[in-house]
Amino acid sequence: MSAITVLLVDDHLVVRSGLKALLGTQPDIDVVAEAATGEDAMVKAEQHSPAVVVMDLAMGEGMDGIEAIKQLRRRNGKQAVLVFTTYDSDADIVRAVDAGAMGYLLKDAAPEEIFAAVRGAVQGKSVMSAPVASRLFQQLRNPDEVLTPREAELLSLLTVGLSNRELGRRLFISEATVKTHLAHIYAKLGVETRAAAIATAIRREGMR
Amino acid sequence: MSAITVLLVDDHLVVRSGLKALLGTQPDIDVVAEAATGEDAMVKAEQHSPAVVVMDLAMGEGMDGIEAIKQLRRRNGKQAVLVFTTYDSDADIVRAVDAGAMGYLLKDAAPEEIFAAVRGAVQGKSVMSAPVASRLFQQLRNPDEVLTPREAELLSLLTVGLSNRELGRRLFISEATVKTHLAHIYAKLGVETRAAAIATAIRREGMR
DNA sequence: GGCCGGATCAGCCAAAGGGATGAGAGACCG
DNA sequence: CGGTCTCTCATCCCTTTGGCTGATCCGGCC
Repeated sequence: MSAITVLLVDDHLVVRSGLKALLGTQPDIDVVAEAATGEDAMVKAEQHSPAVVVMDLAMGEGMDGIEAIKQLRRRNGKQAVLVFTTYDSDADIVRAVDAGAMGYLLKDAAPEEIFAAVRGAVQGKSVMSAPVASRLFQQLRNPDEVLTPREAELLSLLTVGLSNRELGRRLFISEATVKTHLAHIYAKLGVETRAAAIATAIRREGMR
Repeated sequence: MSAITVLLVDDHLVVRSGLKALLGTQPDIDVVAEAATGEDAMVKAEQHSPAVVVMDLAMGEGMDGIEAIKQLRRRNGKQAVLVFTTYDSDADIVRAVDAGAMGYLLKDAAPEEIFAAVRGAVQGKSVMSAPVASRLFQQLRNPDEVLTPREAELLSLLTVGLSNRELGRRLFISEATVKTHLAHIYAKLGVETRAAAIATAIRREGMR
């Protein structure tokens, strides 16, 4: 039987190299190409039509991982995309799943976990690391804690250090509305001050 | 002639595996051991007495990289420590160099750069990635922008979202003093609000 | 000894932020 | 159609923050 063909996408050579070494130990898995950027990933996917694409989300300049996933799925729905990243931020997970990712692994995952995810992906099975799954699960249980699109937008601007007045100007809404949104955000994040909100946003929500 | 012995320390198996694969291509470099935690690194260093220790700074639970460097240098000054990490935060660089690191590489470094750093380290030569060097250089040019120890301490507490009153209580100083420190910090970071200070602290100074 | 930088504190004032409450417009859904 | 959600705005009130100025103490340093 033929091996599962894999395309690795990660801006760090070391990580690609490590993944290749690990996956190389498995006879039924075959790394056929690598890419360091989202753009490059498109080209390589076209050339090799891999069964599985293992992709990092954070990728320096240019196209980010989420965008890359979307484009891949638009062009060729048959390729299964596995996210392989360092952080388990709520926002990233949701966005990746939304974009069509088949699985979500963290970089400290055990080799067996990675192998299983690759094999599962070609069979349409979705595999995710335990911490990731528990986060998704928690969001399902407490939908009240999920930010609305507008709130998320505001929060992301908040993390660059804008004042309420500036936030209002940026979003074309009154300062009063900004304060209302903020109050809701604070409640959902479980914080009481703007400072704490920024801290949790950058750290937990991965808004960097 | 005998090969340069290397100990790899990184909490991510993939990264260790990648480094091992890369360094393995060089006949004069020999990876003799790996460790996933700072504690483990101490044990392995003791057992193998490697010439060079390649170490990540961020390491999940327990001892962090900086602490590990300090202890290594205290126990056996002959081992050269190379920092190999994802971020080039000002604070981390200074702390690592302070702790006695011989070089500072970023994870997106080219293989040749890594090889050169390892070889240089055994000869007492210090090698660092370009972005890292330029940051250090910039600090030398503008010493006015370097935070004092007390200011850095305050800033790090600031990023968890404390109020001035709380900061004062934590540091056993009056609220007035907190405000003075903050004013200095704002000036040095080039920001005007606490929110922006937190944002830059977490992102640029790497206080996560 | 005089000078300087770091750390500490105080008081004052204007600006910004945060809590509470109420309320209207539009979208979506059963 | 009525309920629910999201987004929008307003007002009142109190707390917190930020800007400014000036001051003391201590440890190095020339």
